[in-house]
Amino acid sequence: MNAATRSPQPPLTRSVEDYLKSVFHLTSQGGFATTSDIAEMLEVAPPSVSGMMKRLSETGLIEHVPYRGVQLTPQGRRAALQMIRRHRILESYLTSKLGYDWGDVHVEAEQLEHAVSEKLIERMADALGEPRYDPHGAPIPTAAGEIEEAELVTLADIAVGSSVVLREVGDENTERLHYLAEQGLIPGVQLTVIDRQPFNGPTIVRLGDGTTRVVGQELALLLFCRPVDGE
Amino acid sequence: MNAATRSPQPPLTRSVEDYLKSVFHLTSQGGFATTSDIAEMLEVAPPSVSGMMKRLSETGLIEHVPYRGVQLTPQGRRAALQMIRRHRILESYLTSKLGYDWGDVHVEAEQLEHAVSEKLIERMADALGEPRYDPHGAPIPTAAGEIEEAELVTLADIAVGSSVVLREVGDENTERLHYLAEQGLIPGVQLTVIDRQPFNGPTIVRLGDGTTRVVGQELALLLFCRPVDGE
DNA sequence: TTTGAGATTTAGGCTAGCCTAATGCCCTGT
DNA sequence: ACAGGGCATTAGGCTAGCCTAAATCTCAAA
Ligand SMILES: [Mn+2]
Ligand SMILES: [Mn+2]
Ligand SMILES: [Mn+2]
Ligand SMILES: [Mn+2]
Repeated sequence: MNAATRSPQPPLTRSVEDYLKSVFHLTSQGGFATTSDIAEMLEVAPPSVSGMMKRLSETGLIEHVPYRGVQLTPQGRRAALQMIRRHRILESYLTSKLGYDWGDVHVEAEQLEHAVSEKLIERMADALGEPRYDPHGAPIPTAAGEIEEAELVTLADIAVGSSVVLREVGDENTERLHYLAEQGLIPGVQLTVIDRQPFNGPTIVRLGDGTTRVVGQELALLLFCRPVDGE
Repeated sequence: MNAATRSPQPPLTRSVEDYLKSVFHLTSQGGFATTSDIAEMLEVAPPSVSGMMKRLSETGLIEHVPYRGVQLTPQGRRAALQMIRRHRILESYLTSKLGYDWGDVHVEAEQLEHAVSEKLIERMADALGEPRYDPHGAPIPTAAGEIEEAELVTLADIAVGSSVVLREVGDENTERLHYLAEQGLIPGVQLTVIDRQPFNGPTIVRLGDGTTRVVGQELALLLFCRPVDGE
C-alpha cells in the first residue's frame, strides 16, 4: 500500500496548496502546466518545481509527464478548487465586511487561505449571502467544488461599435486595481467600444454616463468582458 | 555584526511565534519558563525546545540560563504580546461577528494568529469597538503592547459568604467552556459563595437570579474572580 | 540529419523543526 | 559527602522546501 492510496491523507502544506492552485490556473485553458511557468508564478527556481512535482505525483495530486508538464488529478483539482473558494470568499469578506480596498485583498487572502478552517469559510460565505463572484469578478467555486466557466473575451478583442459588460479583472496588481477603480472600470460596468487605434494601440470606450476612457492595449488584454445580449 | 543586531529582522515563523507565546504565559507570574513546561504546552519533545531556545537566544528574543530556563527579552515580550493581541482579537471577532461558540474560537485563532496582517487585526478591533477583553475574559493587549495585569483570585480561594465577579476562565478546553456556559458561569456574572465542602470539596455559589451551582474544586481553581467592592 | 538553444531534471547542499537515544547537570535525601 | 532521580542538553537522524551547478532532453532550424 503506497502513499497515494493510504488514507486518511495528512493535511496539505501551505506550499502544496499554492502549487496546486498554480497548476489549476495554468491549466484552466487545457493542456499542461510547465515547470517554468509554475516556477515563475510562485517565484521559485525551476528545480524546486521539479522536486515538488515529484512529491505531488507520488501523493496522487498531479499527473506528471516528464519534460512535458503536469495536470491535476481529480483529487488535485478538488483540493485546488477548495483553495480557490477559500481565497475568493476571503477576498469578498474583507472587501464587504471590513472595508478593504479591492487592491489589497489578494495579498491578505494569499496568506489566510492556508489558515482558515472550512467552518470559518462557510460562515463568511453565509454572512455574505453565498456570493458567486469575488470583488474582481472571478467566479467562486461552490463548497461542492463546482466552478462557473464563462467564455469571456478581452476588451482588446471587441470590435469597434460593440457593447460589452466588463466581467472580470486580474487581481494580482494593487496599483492596476487602484487605477481601474479610478477610471470606473469595475466588474458590472457596461462599455461601448467607440474606437481603436491601429498597431496595437489603445481602445476607446464609452461608459454608461457618456464619459470615455482610453485603454492601452496591455490593459485591454486584462479586462475580460461578456458581449451584451442583442448586439 | 551578528544575527541579534542585524536589521530588519526576518519575519518570525509560526513555530517561533508559538514558542514566544508559551514563554510569555509560563513566566507571567515571574520566574523562568522551564524546558519541560514549554515542551508540554506545545506538545513537542524536550530536545526540540532546547534547540529552539538556542536559536531564540541567538536572535535576541529570549534570555537562556542553561539548566534553569528562559525569559523573554523586551523584544521577545513585544512579539509575544503582539501575538496575544492577535489571538484575542480574533477570538472576539469570531464570537461577535461570525456567531462562533466561545468554546470553538481558541483552536481557530491558534492558526489564524500566524496568518493575519497587522492591518486586518486593527480593522477587526475597530469593527468591535476596541474590545478590552476576549470572550473568556482575558485582557487584550493594546496595539502599543500594553496589557492589563489584574490580581484575580480563583473561586476556590474565596471565603464562604463573600461575593465576587467572575472575570476570566481558561479557554483551552471546548467541553469545559460548553459546560460553564450551560451553568451560566461566564465572565461578568456575580457570585456569592454560600458554602464549601471540606477536604477540597466543591464550592457552592449563588448567582444573581438566586439559583445555585455546585462547583468542584478542579473547576473552581480555573475560575478567576475579582472580589466585589465593599465586601 | 545534425546541432544547439532552451527547458527540464538530477546532483548535491542548506535551514528550520521535529524526533529518539545517550549523556550531563543539579539538587535533595541520606 | 555523595548517590540517584529527574530534568536538560548533546548527538545524530529525518523530512519538507528551498537553492545553484551540472547533466540531459526536446525540438526547431540549418
Ligand atoms: Mn486573489
Ligand atoms: Mn497562498
Ligand atoms: Mn485562546
Ligand atoms: Mn498558534
